Amino acid sequence: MDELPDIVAVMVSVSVEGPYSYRVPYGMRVVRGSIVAVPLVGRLTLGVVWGVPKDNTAHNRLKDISYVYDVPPLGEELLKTVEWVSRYTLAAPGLVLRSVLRSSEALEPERQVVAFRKTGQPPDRMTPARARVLDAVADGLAWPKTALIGQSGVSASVIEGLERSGALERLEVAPPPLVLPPDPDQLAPTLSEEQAEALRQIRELDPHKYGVALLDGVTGGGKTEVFFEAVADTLRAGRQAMVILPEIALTHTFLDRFARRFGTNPAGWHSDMTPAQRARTWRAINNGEVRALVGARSSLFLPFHDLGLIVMDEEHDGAFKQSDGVNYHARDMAVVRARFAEARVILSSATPSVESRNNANLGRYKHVMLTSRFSAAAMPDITALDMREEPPEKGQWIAPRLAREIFQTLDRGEQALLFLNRRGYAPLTLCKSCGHQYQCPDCSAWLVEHRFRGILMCHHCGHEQKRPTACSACGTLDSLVPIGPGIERVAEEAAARFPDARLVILSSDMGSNAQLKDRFDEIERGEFDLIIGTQLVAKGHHFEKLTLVGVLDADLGLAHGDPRAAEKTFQILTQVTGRAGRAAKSGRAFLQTYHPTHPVMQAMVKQDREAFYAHELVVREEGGLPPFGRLAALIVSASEHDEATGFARRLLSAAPQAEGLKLFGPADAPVAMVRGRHRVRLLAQSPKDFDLSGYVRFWLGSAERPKGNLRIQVDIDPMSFY
DNA sequence: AGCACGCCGACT
DNA sequence: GTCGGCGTGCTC
Repeated sequence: MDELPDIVAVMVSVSVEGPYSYRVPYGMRVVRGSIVAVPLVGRLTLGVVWGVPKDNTAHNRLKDISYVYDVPPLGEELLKTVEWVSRYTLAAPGLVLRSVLRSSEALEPERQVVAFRKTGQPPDRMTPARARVLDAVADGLAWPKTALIGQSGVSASVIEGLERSGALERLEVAPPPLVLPPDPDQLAPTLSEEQAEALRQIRELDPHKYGVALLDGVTGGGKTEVFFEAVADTLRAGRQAMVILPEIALTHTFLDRFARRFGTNPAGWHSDMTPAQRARTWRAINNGEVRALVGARSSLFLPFHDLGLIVMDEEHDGAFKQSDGVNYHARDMAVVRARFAEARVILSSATPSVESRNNANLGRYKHVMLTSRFSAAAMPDITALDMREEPPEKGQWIAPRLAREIFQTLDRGEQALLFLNRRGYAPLTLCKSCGHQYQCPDCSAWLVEHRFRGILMCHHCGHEQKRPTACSACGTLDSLVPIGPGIERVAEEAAARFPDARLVILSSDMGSNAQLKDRFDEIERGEFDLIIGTQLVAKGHHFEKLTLVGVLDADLGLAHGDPRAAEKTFQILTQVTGRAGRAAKSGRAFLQTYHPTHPVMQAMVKQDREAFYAHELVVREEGGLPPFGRLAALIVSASEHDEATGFARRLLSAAPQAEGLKLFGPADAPVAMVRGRHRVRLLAQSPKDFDLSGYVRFWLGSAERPKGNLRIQVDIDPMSFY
């Protein structure tokens, strides 16, 4: 590696604009990528050696690097990715680096674990528990304490007692490996002809070169088997592979499938790992022990050194866009990292993003299609139910025709699913006496009634209050009426109309992950007939006996002035209708809509996804919207509305002119107040080939700095206009 | 991200 | 008079 001078640039993991210079003390050896501790305002801070200082001006109080961690330096490709993400999102590079160095324990030398070995000396006394322990250690090997406890089923005190009596000796050993190497040839599946063809196309991408494949296949088409074979190829080529899933899909089911295919569990990376697990995993990735990983989007910042494949499963998923801290889209970042790492990417989805479809159309991505369902079942038959012509009765939300279909389905002993993407009982509560509407005190949002819990709550900030018995504005007793349906209310209606059905409600606020998993298992076993759920039921799970899906408000999501509204609606409708009839039985789905002629509804009914993409691409191109143009949102917020608006106006008038660039605003953001802060939005729209990040950086750099409690949040490629 | 510095309200 | 509230700015 290149010799660095005795003054180097160090990127500290704090929010600063660029690297700082530090002296390398005599005898210390660092290279670009070395992880170091440096003094910063009297404290030690983690940092990474970035290279030769750019500003040659000798700093007058240069400090020494305190020490170098004894771990492999970060790879060039990861450093480049950090720089790219920082440049693109306008987040400080040090903050982006923080996502890489998230586990500081991982940098310390690996802790030895306590183990016990037999001495051959008999214990002072013998008990049944002691006998079991001695039986286990009869092999003469050193047993890690936890393993010994697990093997013999005794408590730690028995082992310690044996140690005191001299029958066992304590020693320290290296911990067992985190994971075993996955075996690419453990259980190669038999692929259908179509899957084999898809794999053949993916194999045209060199595992040692950058390349992207869009694996575009219907739900149940067997995409996972195909990309698992690409993982196997990557392992055979001696490179590392990772599969990124939306957090919610990171279930045991997926890990079990991996384990069956590769003979061992993959390493995992997700939000509810303990710090110790995190540290071990990070270290094992950085030293190359981990060959394959399954994780959430933050896995993209892990210190792999020879990444050969990144799979983004459900690549269209909105959850891949991070919206707090560093604003990046995991799919874009995967592609960028793969480019720097000379790795392949597989973007997998049944409803690809319009961006990815466009890239496939342009030949930037290889378009690999899986058009038939794996089992014999056909795609469900989809009907748009025109709510203007056959509306539900007053106070009900299930249209008569859908209700008849539910009866018939239940009669046949099959399951039906009612989908409504709205938690709670009613999205709005008002007083029928004075008209008072219950609003969140800190957000411009209605309070949603949650009847089970007897509360009104804000879905933006979590504020909750007890549902009052008298109107808090006029004092009238029992005057509050719920307006509109949430799933609790639909469940109430369903229980009244289908009294014999065993009914279950599923939404993210209905219990812990474990409780939800139990519910899913019960549904799988056929213990419920009628399932009422939110978004949660649209993903992943398939239920053998489910043959009817009713979408109670298919238009939800089409309303807002959001450029991706049609796409998101198409994706969720495809997912949820795809739940119907996955086994031998064919399924049916009904979409309750006020816009049956809308292109999204038409594409759904005609099962013509290509028509949807073709239409949506035309709409985007005409509007200069992504992927044909770029957008950047600037949200200016302050505790006073006028302050935010005034600043946004001054910002706008200070905006530099640029060819093809259009600016809009300031306008109140659709959610105009969140957590007590008023939000005003500016929007920049540019042609595709314009460096919009660079423009916004220059703009903000030359404009007035926000003072007081003013904040500017920059969102490049906003996914919604919330 | 921390942490010190600095300028306005209720206390011993 | 002072203790301390947290807004503001800096860190090689």
